[in-house]
Amino acid sequence: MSLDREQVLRSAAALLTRKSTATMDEVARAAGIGRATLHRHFAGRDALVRALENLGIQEVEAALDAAALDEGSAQDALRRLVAAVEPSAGLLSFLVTENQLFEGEEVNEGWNRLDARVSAFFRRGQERGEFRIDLTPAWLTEALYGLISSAAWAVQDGRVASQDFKYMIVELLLGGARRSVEQ
Amino acid sequence: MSLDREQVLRSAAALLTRKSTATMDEVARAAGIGRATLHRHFAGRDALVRALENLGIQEVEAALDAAALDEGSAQDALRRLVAAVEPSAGLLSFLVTENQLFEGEEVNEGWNRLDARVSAFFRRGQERGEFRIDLTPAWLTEALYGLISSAAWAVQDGRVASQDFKYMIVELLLGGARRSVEQ
DNA sequence: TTTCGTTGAGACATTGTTGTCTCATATGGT
DNA sequence: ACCATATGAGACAACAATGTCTCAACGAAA
Repeated sequence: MSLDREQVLRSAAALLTRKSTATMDEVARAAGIGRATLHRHFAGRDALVRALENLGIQEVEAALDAAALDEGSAQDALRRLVAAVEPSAGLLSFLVTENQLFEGEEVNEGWNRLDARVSAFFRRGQERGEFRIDLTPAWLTEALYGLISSAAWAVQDGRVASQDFKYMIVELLLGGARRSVEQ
Repeated sequence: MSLDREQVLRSAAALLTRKSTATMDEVARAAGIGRATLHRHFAGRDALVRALENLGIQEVEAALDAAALDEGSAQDALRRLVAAVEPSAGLLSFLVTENQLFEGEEVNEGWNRLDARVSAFFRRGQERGEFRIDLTPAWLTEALYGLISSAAWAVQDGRVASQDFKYMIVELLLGGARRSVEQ
């Protein structure tokens, strides 16, 4: 009987990932429930988005945990991270765009936690001599988000094969486009 | 007397870059004109966005021309391109996001022209042996857009210094984050 | 000064979305 | 079988944004 809140959030995420302006009615129908029921479980659109925000943050944090960023080389850790975060890429992309709308309002502190962890990872990579030090950890973090979003859309629109998602992101982020003499 | 259409578009671009959901009223006030006047010159919000789309496409095409992508090394050409497109980065970011809302609808063919030119540039770079061939031109094009958007937002939010805009994008796109043995 | 065209301000109807409510129905537990 | 609870469908008001219209004021050119 009781509604599967998780499943509703999943389908909402899937829909809003494709069409970020979907109405509550569309979200409800996509979840196979009535609009009234959707409103009973999420006080309003804001509450729904906040719930999705928490879901997304939770997923990315789980990905960060699963990637075990401290083990082995930073490069391998980055590969594990991108692979682990791939299922959440669309949702992450939606949330990043959504967050750009909040002008000065208070943002979910979860984003700060994520930024701090990713940023710290890049900094450690720099300290270990694996990453360049002329690109700031903050920028590398932004770039990672940007590439994940771009790749998610490119895959969705069929411009990039979904199986290449991880490879394209990691290779570009690590090695760049330049054909260079490497180890 | 006659309204400066160009100046209105500029201020609309500046505002919508920061707040993509700004209303017609906000756009009008930002331009220092009345809402009625705004409506007299742009039939509606769609028309305004289309006009901004044309402006953005025109600016990026001008940047592509100015960058003279066929002259010298592909790497230097990319540096020129990013430098030339920097003033349009915010507008470009807004338009890219806006375009993601159009589900299957017909997109402005100008985007196809831009994509084709940028994509062809990366392909030539590959053929000249300057760029890796395991990253498709389509992906490199997407990645360039994504990094430009990310950088534009990062600068706007003060996470990246505006003077580092070009350097951050070009260095990451060309060389990646890995500290490698290079020429 | 007169005239013509443009503007700003505001009123107005329209539209789409949201949020609330009611009521009949269905489901699950007892 | 009974009851409590949750649901779906629909009605409803509230609200925000859009698009249209009118009218008075303004400025430039004759």
